[in-house]
Amino acid sequence: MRVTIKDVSRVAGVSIKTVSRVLNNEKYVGADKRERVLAAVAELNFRPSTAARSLAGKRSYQIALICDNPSPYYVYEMQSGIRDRCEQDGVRMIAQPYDRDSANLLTDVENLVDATHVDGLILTPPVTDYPAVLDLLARRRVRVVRVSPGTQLDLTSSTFIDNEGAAAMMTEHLIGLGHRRIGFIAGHKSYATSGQRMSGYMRALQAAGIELDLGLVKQGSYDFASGSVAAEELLALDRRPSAIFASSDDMAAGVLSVAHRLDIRVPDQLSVAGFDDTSLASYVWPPLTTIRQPTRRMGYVATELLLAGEDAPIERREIAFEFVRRASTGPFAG
Amino acid sequence: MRVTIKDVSRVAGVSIKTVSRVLNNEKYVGADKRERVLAAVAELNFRPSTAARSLAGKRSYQIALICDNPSPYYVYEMQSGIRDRCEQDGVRMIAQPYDRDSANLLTDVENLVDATHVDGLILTPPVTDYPAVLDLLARRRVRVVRVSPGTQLDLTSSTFIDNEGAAAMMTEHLIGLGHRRIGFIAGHKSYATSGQRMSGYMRALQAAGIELDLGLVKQGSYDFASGSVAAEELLALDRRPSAIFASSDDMAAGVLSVAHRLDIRVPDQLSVAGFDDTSLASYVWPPLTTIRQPTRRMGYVATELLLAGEDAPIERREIAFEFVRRASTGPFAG
DNA sequence: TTGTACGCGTTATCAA
DNA sequence: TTGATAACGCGTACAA
Repeated sequence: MRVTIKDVSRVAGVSIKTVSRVLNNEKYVGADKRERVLAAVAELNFRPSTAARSLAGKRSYQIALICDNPSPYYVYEMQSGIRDRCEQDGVRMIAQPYDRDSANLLTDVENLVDATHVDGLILTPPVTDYPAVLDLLARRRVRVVRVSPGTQLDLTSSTFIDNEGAAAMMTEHLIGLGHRRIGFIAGHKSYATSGQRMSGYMRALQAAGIELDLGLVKQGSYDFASGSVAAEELLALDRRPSAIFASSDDMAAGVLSVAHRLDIRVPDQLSVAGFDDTSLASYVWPPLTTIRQPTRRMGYVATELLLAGEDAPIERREIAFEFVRRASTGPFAG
Repeated sequence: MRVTIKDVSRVAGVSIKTVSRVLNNEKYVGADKRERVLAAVAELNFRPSTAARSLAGKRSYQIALICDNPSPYYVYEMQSGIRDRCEQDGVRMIAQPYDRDSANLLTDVENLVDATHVDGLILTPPVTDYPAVLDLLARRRVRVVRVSPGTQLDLTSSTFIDNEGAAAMMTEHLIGLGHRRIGFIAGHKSYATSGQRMSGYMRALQAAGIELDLGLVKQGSYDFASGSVAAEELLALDRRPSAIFASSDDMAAGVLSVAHRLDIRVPDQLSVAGFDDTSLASYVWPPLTTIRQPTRRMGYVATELLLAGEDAPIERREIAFEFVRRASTGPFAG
């Protein structure tokens, strides 16, 4: 048999409503009664039914993560951050799968919202910028916090890192080592972060008076395989780059493996830099300089913003990234 | 405003109960009425409230995954498999974090069960074998399916691979290549799979008449770092092994990186074999022979068993693993 | 500061 | 084969 508020109220010798008040930390409860209620709750091991709460009240104590990032590390870190924060508030996380290209995406999200009454949603790239989804959620007045959005920045609260600044810093670093021909591998097209990172690369080149050579820029898609392919092309050039900056560490790993196969020594003959620093790659190849994206923290803060409540102001929270230089990164290194 | 069954019933011109019947695929509904209800549901875009359903009925349409595996790949694959199957039944997955060593684990799980009314739980190692948790869930009559259990196999339904057989096969493979001194790196102590894999290693040695040398067996904990440490020790031996079999691919990656640093060529001077085949390692180092554990499928099938319902018989479902030989694995290779 | 009565949206019971 | 009506366990509105 399930223990209900009724049972608690009987044991504590107070009304149902008083128990409810204690549970929800409302004002106007006598210290003595509060005491008795708490004791009864502990004694009976009472835990309120989420279903009943969300049916009767305004909150469901559930939030959902809409995430279809192809990188397991990213997903794992994001979920971990979210759950860390959820735990503090006794909220549960529903992990909602979706198919990036699914025609059902809208239906799925609407389904989720209606069926679960979630208190809010966290969106990650690339869905974080899908206009149709944003529209839908705005219409339905669902609280949303977005991670790394690229458009409509003032629409909802969000967390982000300065992708452009970080990429510029990395590029400057490479330039500082003496590199002039720096290859760049862009991320997945549908991620706003890809463009931001590439902007940083271009900005730094320009600031250093280095002409942008589009032959040194390749399209990738954030994963190992695309990094390998891009590296093949870059390293087969007549005048091959002396450094390659990949927009993700998985792609950087691809670069390193190709370099290894071609007997190009890293970092002596080729500097390699990456972004994200979450996968095994960084352990495996120490001579890889990366920008570490604090994915877990982004999830944590996003959750915090989400749980802040209905009328909390829209806030854009920037999370600090970390520049991780594990070893010398090139032939020009001091 | 939320669309309710009431609205549907009004539009369809039938009673609330009839709508409910159609929704739940119950018998005794006239074809014409069913038709009208379905039309009304589509027209109004009606989606039943999970909260109300779980409050009134016996099902909550939610299951939870209790998972604290340190490998992001494992977690990701497991979740993906579960969600794939959930989607078919319109069920949601709650991803429940837990701290392996937490004193609160029991409380957390009980909390989850009481608060969410989940229809069932999926347990992965190491919690899949925690007696206290199993006891609790049995007492509470919660439906449970376990992944890779090591004890009390008949207590609940479960999915598993033949870890012992796979490890034996891999060891035989190495022996077949001519190796006699084969190092072994065991997995995390609290995982039953660790022992199973080690048994397979020992069985194969014995079958081949090779004496077990405990100096060649090191304790690991499934992750990259522990693999590196173990490899350091194994490769520093006076008579170092000509092959190393690591119980996970992350550990195998550690072995490979150490070998690389020590200028020991793989596979020419050292054969390396791994288990799991989920991480980046296999992409990065082709000369790594592995057992591929179909984690996603294990999650999928576990979910299927879970959703089979209250009175479904207890079933142990074995999932086939895959032997992945990417390249020659040693100096003795034909 | 406390308690009563009602409603949330669905399934279950039982009568028609 | 259908439909009233009573739960389910909690928050809300309002009265005391």
